[in-house]
Amino acid sequence: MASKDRILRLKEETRVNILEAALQIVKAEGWQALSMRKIADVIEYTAPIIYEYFANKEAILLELNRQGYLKLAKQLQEAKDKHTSPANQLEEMWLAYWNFAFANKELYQGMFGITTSCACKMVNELPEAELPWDIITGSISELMKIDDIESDVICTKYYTFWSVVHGLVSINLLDRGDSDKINRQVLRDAITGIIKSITP
Amino acid sequence: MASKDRILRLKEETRVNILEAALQIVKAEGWQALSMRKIADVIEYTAPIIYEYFANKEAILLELNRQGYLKLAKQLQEAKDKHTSPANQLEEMWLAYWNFAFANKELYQGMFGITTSCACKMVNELPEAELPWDIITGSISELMKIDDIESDVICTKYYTFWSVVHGLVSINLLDRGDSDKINRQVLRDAITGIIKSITP
DNA sequence: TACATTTGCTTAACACTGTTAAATAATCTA
DNA sequence: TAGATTATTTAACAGTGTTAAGCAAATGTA
Repeated sequence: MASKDRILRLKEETRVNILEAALQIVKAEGWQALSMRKIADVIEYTAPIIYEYFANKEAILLELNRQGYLKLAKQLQEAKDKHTSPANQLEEMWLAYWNFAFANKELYQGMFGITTSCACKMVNELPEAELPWDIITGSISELMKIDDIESDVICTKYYTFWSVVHGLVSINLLDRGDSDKINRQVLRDAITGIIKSITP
Repeated sequence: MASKDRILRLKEETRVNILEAALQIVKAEGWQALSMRKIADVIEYTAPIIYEYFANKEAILLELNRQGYLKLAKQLQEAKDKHTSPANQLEEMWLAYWNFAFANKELYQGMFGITTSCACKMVNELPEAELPWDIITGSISELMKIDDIESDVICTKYYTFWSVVHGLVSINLLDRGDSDKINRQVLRDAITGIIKSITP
């Protein structure tokens, strides 16, 4: 009778162990290094038993993402509860969002799909990756009347531009189809807004 | 003598063929479906000969990314050349950037690391993914004094916020280390800017 | 022309990957 | 203790990236 419960508790425990092992591997070696056999190694079983807890590898990733969303939601809620005015709430929440992303890098990457596969090496191995930077900062420096292209001010402004555009792009690339016109308008507004803010 | 040239030209040709085949597969089946044997199938060779043209699979990805950056740079330059005033140049360039991203989705994904691996299914399979949305739009609607949480205005504002923050986060997650303080300030400025713009 | 050498390409193999089916070991039930 | 159930493993399949060995055709040399 009660032994059934104990067994169920044990099963639940190894389910948790699997997820913890997976996250541990991802934190140590990155998403692309995660494999069923490695998880099995960590929890001291062989690979096939994992399939008694999860349908497949994808299901494990999905569950990790799910927990990520729950954790993020919790921290957002806590941030929100610190204030009563919506303006303060918003600032506090987005800062919490930012903090969550860096406190849980791997989780965030999984949730919002940021591959470090080749991207990290690109900065070192691909000089061409700096071409867009060169072209655009030229205009920024001219507009701001600052000669030093590599000055912090220009760098910061470039990143501001890029963040907005890249953010919009990547969101739209994921759940595509969402009325392109509206997002185009958002983009245009954001860009002209930033341009105005740096025009002397 | 001249036959050497012909052979060199042929070799260059299959090098190009390999890259084209790779891109073709990626466009048809996505990055994760790309394999050396599939490339070999398309160019009608066996897998090992690819290694006479590229050191490994990573090198193929890197070269595709390189070409992506060149193409993007070219289109940015063309956009820039349309105007003389830096303000107009900037607007035109960022629109060109946006257009490039959607005209070359797969390339852009490779260059800036956006995995569609689980992300596309998440919207359907993970209801938890909407929790952050719920929490944040609550404050936005209160601030804007609009009751309907799912109205287009609020949706748009949410995406504006998210784009800025997510863009900054993902950029910082890739080439981390770049002075966190500065980016924190950029974030704060951007957020308070948007908040001001939607405060009645 | 005949032999030797280089080149182009393929087959075979290794160590991995996710996943499934069959075989075995451990446990519970009667 | 014998039988049934459950837990776990081993073996296998098809796929991955990658390397080494082999073969066959083209080339260079005498």
